[in-house]
Amino acid sequence: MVRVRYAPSPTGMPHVGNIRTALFNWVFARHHGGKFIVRIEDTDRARFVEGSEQAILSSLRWLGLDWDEGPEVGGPHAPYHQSQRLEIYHQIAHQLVAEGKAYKCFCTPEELEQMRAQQRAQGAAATMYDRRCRKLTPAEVKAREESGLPYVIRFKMPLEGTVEYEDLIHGRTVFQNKLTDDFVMLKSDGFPTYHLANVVDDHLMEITHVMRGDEWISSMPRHLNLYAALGWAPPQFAHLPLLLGPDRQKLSKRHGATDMPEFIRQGYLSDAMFNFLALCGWNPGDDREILSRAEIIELFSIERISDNPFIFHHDKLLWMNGHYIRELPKERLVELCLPYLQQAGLVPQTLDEATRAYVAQVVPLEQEKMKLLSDAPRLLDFFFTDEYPVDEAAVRKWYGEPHIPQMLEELIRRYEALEPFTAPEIERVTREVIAWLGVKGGEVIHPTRIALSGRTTGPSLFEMIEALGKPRVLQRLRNAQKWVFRR
RNA sequence: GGCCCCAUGGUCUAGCGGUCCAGGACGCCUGGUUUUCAGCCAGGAGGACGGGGGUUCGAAUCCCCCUGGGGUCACCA
Repeated sequence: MVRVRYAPSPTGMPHVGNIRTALFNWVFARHHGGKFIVRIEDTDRARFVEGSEQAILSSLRWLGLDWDEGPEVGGPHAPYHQSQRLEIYHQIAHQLVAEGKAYKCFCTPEELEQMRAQQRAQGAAATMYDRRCRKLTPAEVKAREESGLPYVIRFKMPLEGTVEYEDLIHGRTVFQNKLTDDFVMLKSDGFPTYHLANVVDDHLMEITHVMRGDEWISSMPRHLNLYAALGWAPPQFAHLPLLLGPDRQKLSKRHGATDMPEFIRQGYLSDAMFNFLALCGWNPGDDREILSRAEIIELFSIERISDNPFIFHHDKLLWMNGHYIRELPKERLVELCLPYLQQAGLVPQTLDEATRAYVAQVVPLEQEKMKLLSDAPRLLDFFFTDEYPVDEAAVRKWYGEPHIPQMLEELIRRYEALEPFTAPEIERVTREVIAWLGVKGGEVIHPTRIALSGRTTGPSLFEMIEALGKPRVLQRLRNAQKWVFRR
């Protein structure tokens, strides 16, 4: 039985890279009919951010990543918050001390910093704990303990030899033990470090495969030696390629949106995000890129995970989101865009039937142009308000033309009398005006569009006119007459 | 700097010794469709696969070195 886990720490908004890791684990579990476990690694009180756990969990839910065990759902290995498992880590850490595989260290942070500074000054290749407390005699330890000195528990790394493992993505990797120092397992506040808590919980929760970011590879000697010291068989490891920004540096805020709540706010679709994230380091092996959750689950395999870093470019995500928006049923699109229109103040929070119908009529007109749901207000504002931006250059270009006054007058006259006021009818009479004026279609269509929406681009004109409705159209055309007069 | 990871067009990626004068997608450009934009359709530019050595009848594909990029060296994860 495959059992994988996603183990975020609630230290901020969930980062895309992190969610990508969650997604790979989830897909892997679903592919194998295994279990997906969420475990909250809240062992750093200093970096704890209130509300971030909720943001993480809701991001998972938004993407459709449900968990079989974890917060809110419980499970056979509860609790799933490491802060509630302190006794376990304590017990194990002290057991290792008793077995001579770990030791208490009384060095203060200041002492350690001084030590590192000295090492750096001496040109050390890497700073390393010099193991001074490893050499303490039992009597010395006892004395310090009795005088109430705080201590951490450090793991005794082997001084020689190597550890190796077979990474499911990178293959066999070997490390020399002497290059890793005696790392802290249990902090002086009684909380475990990642290394201890992670290893202990992965074992206790019977995790079979650990899929995490490449930045953890360098911790493998610690983890491997810990497993060995505990007499436990390590799970399989698969280290995923890192997500980088376009400048090849670790993806961060200056590269644009990086946290999931922000992507959601911007109006990315869950399906698009899922699809894109799945392709961040994985591919199905053929040319397909648009893939459903079901297809991804079916095709997923660790062998097809790339081992080079993935540069996260928003433009492809944006394209994919546009694709998914175009595929949306109209009703769904309307439903998804509504909150954005409301937030922009274009549509009231509580709407009557007429407004609802109007929104439903108008939103699909710009469906193929939308890349983000948040594009809706910008694209559709003129349908809801008279306070929309006007392209002055376009007005200047068209409203100096000699046929405009007549055109407006004629349009107003015919539209006013037109019944029913529908796109085909509107097109028919508009074409009559074009013929009557003896101008090209565009010479009427463009200035009319400007008169009605303030811009040169927009939905198909006749449908737009029908949707706007006769009163609004007539009013805006009359308004345009005033502009012409003013020239 | 030590250790580790990585290396196919701007980006993602297919390729796992010959079927590759390297395929697809995004982006970019051109043309078509059209009342505009977008979309859609068609086409195009752009890489001799980071460099150098090997192995082999034959290498983008295997090996080595170099170079470049990244990760990591915390009582953070």
